[in-house]
Amino acid sequence: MTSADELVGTLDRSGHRLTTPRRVVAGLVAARAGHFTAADLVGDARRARSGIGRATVFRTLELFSELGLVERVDLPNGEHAYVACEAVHHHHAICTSCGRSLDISDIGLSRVLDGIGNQLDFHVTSHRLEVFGVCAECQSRVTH
Amino acid sequence: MTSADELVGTLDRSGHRLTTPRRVVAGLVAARAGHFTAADLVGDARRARSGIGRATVFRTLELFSELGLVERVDLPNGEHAYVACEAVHHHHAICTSCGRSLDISDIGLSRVLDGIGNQLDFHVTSHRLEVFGVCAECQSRVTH
DNA sequence: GTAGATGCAAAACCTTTGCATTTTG
DNA sequence: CAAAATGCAAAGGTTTTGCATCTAC
Repeated sequence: MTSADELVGTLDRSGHRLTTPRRVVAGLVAARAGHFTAADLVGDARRARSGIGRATVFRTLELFSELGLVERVDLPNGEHAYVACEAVHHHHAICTSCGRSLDISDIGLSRVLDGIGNQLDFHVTSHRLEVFGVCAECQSRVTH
Repeated sequence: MTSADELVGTLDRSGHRLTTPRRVVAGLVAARAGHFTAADLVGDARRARSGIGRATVFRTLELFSELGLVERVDLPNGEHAYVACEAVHHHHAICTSCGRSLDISDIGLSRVLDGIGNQLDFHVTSHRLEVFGVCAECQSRVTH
């Protein structure tokens, strides 16, 4: 979970203006567990009567994404969604039952990517790994 | 590269009707190197005066995707695209310079995924790995 | 004071659907 | 012939943009 303060802090440190709408969006992102869509946040913003417009939500999400505070993921159903990230690069395991996302530490993926690069003589610049499944909690919930 | 015949053959074997529009779309997919968007194919179809509508392109692409003949990938810029696949599950290394995609054989990824499952007590049901970089050809082209 | 942000509404896109018509097996 | 597939046009969504106004620095 990323706190709103962390988001705002990074915003500040990277030389962007600390505006009220951005603080609010940061709060909404931090308040969300699991993944959410841009439309979800627009709804949150309306419900909170924050007066923040659709465009600002999109623009802020884009900014957060550039700063690596949020990652855009694509669900198996094709929906666009976002998840809050820690600053370091990592991946998410997304529970298809409750929508929560777990951070995956890099257990050997970089070695796999190196292998790919060597085998194909391909210079890897970036990658995206999305893992979908059922988290421990949801597994036990179903089992009962 | 997947040939149109392979696509059509799989279509047939899986009990779907072999219609002219599907043959045409298969041809367009096969003719494409690298990744392409639905809009690209719609354009190809129009240019070829094939009389095939947008809806059919989307429906056919969806069908091909279900059959694993094509995979939907999401480019770093957020664009939705497709690439032709071999029948077996694998991943693509997409060249950001020429757009071509290379198949990645599973060199150790399944072990990584197992590790994720065990470590987090997460039951992995599906995943998506997208690797972006520069292919050998483009590397040498730039070097010259 | 000025560059950067915002809101609004409209525009631009992309994808899906309903339905009458055509085609395949 | 019946079931499946198609084309068209319209609907449904999502994301982006232009522009006047406002605000952080």
